[in-house]
Amino acid sequence: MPLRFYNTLSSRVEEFQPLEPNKVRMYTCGLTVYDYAHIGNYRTFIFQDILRRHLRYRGYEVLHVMNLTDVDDNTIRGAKAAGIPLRDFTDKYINAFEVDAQLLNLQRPEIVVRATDHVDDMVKLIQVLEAKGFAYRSDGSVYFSVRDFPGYGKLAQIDLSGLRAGARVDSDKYDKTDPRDFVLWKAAKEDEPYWDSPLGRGRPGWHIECSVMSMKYLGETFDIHSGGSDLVFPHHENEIAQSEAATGKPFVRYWLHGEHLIVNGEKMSKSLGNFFTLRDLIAKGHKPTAIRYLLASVPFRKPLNFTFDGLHQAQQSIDRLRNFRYRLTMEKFPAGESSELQERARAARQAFEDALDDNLNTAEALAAIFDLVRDANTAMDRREFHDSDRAAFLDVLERWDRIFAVLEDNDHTKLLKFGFIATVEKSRAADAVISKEGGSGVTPNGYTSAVLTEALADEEIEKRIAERNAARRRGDFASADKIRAELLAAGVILEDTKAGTRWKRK
RNA sequence: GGCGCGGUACCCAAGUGGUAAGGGAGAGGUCUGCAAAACCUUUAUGCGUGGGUUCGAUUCCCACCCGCGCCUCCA
Repeated sequence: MPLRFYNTLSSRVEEFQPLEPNKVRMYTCGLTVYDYAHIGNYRTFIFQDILRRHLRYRGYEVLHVMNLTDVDDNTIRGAKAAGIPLRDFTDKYINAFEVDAQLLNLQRPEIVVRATDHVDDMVKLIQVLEAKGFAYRSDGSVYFSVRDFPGYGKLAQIDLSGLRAGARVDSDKYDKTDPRDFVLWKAAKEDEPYWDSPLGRGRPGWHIECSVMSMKYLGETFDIHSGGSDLVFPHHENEIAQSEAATGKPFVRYWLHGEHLIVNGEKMSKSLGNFFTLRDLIAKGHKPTAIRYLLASVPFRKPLNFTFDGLHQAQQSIDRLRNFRYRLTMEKFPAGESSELQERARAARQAFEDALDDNLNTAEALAAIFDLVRDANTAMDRREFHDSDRAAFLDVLERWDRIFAVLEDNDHTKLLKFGFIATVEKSRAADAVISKEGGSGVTPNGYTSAVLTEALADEEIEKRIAERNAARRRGDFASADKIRAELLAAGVILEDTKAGTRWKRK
């Protein structure tokens, strides 16, 4: 089945055909780096990650550019409040974002760009717009003249006249001749960062950066542009206006917009204050892969209501998949193979691939893999699963996980690596550092101590399991059960299988 | 007010003009020293409400109700 996506520009699902065969150029709107990202932001990034992973799975070479907005009102305000240079301030949140991205298994885009590294390019594009009569100056700023760009509103399907009566108009104090116009270059203000340019001393408006950086790396017309649905208007509408006015060519062929994460019936957002950051959830004991699973499990065009119950359900689902993979890998099966099961594996692969081809229907792709899990487990219990069936099933799982990326149980390792948790000894050492710093609560890794929890080291766990198994062999089940209970209390779950005792962290 | 999205079982959620995927949770059973995991059985005559089209609608059309988003910085 052909790959197809819902394109905001046409309001319908369209077959996907890149400009250049086998190659996809895509741009995604990243973060404004003035604070830790919340999981609503990550819902969109995970959708985009699944998009790029599926494109690659389908054999496309993907050239993916993501921007980071590191100059705007919020970043300027934050840097000022912190009393540090803008660049230092935004660096902090870019670093935090990169840690989060690794925890969530987000593939790094081929190109990640910062707005402040492209100011010269933005100035040049604004000059082109001026030369072509799409821009005008006012009070040291430069504006885009919407009335001069036919087709404005085609993405958001905004009726221009609707913007007048009763509409809340831009509260910005800059002077525009038409309320619909938007700023390309903002005149420098007292006490704010600025760039000297032929346009005067100032800084770029928000929308221009995405036009400039996307076209610089992807060309004047490229395949996919995506972001959260809140960016449709005005951000992406304005990008189209700027880019197409400057080049006279179509800007983007497929616009993909992700729906929002909802909390208690409302959009999760900074301004409403109803948000969780990734580290908030980690501090509550939740695992990044469970968060990834939850955020990936609902197709991107549907609002997703975030609840802790949902997060728990996600963890349970991952555990089921991992338990299956463990069994598939470790259990002994009779020699030979079953053509029926081989066919079953083939069908499951087909089903999940078709689901993703269909506008990234992740819910259906999940159903496909769970169907397979149940059927395979049933066959195993009936002794109908054979040794040579193993590879086919592992192959389907591995392929499925190239997209979902949740099967690897490496949360613990990563959380240790980034200092969110520590082994008992290291945790005490970190506490000592924190108290020496006068209770600032920041570890050498830069994370607050509230996030640190203690964990048993692997060797300690294995030692206790050996003790328990010795007790079991003696028939001393009381001692064995005591050890199991103690480990459970420390967050370690034991399972006795035919292949020996297996353990995993809760 | 304009534009858009959505209302499916206890919870999350897919889906189709022909009689409701999947996950979680609950109940009963099998297996196990006991657990855990796994398996089996079971939980929507029903898909917001009312009309209409049709042999047949949850799926198409109309109206209405409810929730949310965007229209202002925002993933």
